[in-house]
Amino acid sequence: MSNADYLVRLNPEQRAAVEAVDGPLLVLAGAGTGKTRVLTTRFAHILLQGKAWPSQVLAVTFTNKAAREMRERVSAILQQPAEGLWLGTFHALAARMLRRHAEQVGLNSNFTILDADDQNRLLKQVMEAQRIDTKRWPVNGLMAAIQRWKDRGLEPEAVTPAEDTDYAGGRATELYVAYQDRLKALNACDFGDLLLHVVTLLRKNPDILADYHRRFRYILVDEYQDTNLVQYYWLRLLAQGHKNICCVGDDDQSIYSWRGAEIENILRFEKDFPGAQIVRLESNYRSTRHILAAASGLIAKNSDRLGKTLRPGRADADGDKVTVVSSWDSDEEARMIGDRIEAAKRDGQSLGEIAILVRAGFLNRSLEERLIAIGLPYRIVGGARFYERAEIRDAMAYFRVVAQPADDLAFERIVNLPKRGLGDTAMQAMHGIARAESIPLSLAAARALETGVIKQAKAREALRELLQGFERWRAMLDGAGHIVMAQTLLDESGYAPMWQQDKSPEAPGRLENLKELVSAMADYESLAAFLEHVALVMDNDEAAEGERVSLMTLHGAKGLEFDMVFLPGWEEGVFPSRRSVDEGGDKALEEERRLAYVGITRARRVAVISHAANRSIFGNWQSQIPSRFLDELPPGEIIREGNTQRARPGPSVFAGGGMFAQRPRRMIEAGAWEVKPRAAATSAFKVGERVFHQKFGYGRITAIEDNRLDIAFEKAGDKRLLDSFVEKIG
DNA sequence: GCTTCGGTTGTTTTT
DNA sequence: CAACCGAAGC
Repeated sequence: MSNADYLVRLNPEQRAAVEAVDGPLLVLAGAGTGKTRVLTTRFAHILLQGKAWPSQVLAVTFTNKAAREMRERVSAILQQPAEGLWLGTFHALAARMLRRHAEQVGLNSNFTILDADDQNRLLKQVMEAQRIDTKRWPVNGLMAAIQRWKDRGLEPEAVTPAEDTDYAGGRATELYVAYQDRLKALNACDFGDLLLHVVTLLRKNPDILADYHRRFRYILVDEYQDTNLVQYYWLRLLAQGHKNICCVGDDDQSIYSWRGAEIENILRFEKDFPGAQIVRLESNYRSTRHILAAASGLIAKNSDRLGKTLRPGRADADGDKVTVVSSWDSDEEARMIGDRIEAAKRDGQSLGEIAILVRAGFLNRSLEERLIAIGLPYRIVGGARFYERAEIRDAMAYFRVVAQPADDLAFERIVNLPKRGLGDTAMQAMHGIARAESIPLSLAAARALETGVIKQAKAREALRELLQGFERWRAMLDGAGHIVMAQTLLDESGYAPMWQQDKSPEAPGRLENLKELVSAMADYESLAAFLEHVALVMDNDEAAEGERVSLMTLHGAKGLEFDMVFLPGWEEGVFPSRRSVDEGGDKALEEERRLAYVGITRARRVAVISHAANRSIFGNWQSQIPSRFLDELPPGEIIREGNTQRARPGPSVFAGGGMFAQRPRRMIEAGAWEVKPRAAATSAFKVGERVFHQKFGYGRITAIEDNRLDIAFEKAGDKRLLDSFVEKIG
């Protein structure tokens, strides 16, 4: 494509959104209407029209993935790599600004960015120092409150007493102050601080703000419905300069209010930015007609919305109605889904284009079991992220201490990992010295060796060796470079050997991850650059190896699309989630409904919604009422299947009502999707053999029936699996 | 200083 | 039914 015809490929509404470059613009982009295309084309258009240099455009996304994608697509239109851009996530861009002016908020520009785990541990220490009973007042509760305050741009002094009554007898603000003080003392920031500090410094320093005004002629914002208040303040401050701000979003897909997102930001756009234009993108190129109509009908039940109508934009928009399936219990539901996937596969459907989207992770269990049993390859998307894994965080803690001897949290994490005989008493001693002399822990550790407060010779020796190690590794940074340093450190510290000696099934994977971490370092010129990358940018963009069904949460599915989508668990209490509705009332219910809308609109061709009459939740069987969202689907767009005439599970015959002590017995005949006998095959395994399974680890075969094996796993207990899922241990 | 036992507590989680 | 955490035992 020559870059002259990039505009021709747009429909009229998309083109309007691209060409209205001057003044504030809100693009309301329904699901599947080409939002990303508009954003990237607009970016390229601004550059190609000579309106601004690449460095004069600020482009903000929520995820690294979205940022990466935008960069690639802009480059494609420009037909050259897009360099020197201010394009990234809110947090990455804020961190970049903050490092330039850190001293304005009392930080040094090489500040550390703490992750959620560090934040929690730090806050806990602060609370313990203030003699708060963390049993009665959970750390998480205060952490959440502090984060909400930060999301709203509130420094401790801005928190009103009225907002601080129900935690630890009104001491939350005081603890917030103490927490912020500790962060500053550590020269550290949590995620919320990145935005909060930047907003504070821009407000306090009009000259710095004016500088950014001069720089940023155009501002582009993706997923505007998900912004919180600080992010909004930040954008508004920066947009005051040229007033060329373009926000793209969909109020119907706002599903992160519990993370501080304010749907009001998008609802209020015209008031915030006077003279704003609004363009609606309503032609949907993704889904078939019935799927669109079902989703539209459902979302129309919400009242807090700007209103859009999705129109089929595809020539082949006909297709099947949305299927709603009723099952007796979660196992039957899982079986139904498995069978339909197998049938689709036989018809040539690619498994990579099939997704099962659930409200919460626990719903995965029965689905996963079923997929394993029938041998369908699947992957769980959005499990533990790479950088959240223990081994990665441990290794990172080592690296952080190398880079910043003052990083107490990191030092504490690894000082006794692997076990070096440094327990509570030794740590107490070090903390005492650190506090008394106001020095970092790693220095206090050296002092503790001199003064001999650590009594045990073994512990002393181990600590001395560790500290000497850090000296060496720091020296290696300048000489051999960070990659060699990392390898040497992991080996000499005993951390990698610790996993080599570990015989648990996950140990090899952890070592693999460590290798991956070190090889990822090669792309960065310094340790500091790498640490920043891991803190802010590293996401799990797992290579989508092979054809697999995707299992993920509805939240995780936002922005994705699949040919075929299964939506199980549409039951009151599960979806809509009882806890959400209890806490957030009608607003939360509307958010749940938006989540349902997001789910349905992921499907291109086939959407199958299901609910089960009985489900085991936290270990006990409960009878489930079908979700109210099922009744809200337009009847003309759906087909009901399964045992629809089955009486709703009314009041239970068991005491307690609705709760079954044990699994309820099936009271009706089995549904149409009973397990079909599978092709018999003689197994290559023998009873008593030792085997390995991806998920369950090591085990021993106790019985064989055709190609099904009964295996006693060392960790996971007894399971029955297809032989193709385990391997022999030679 | 390290293990094990018992009690508690359960969504969603872009950075 | 888990997984996780804190307190008691070894």
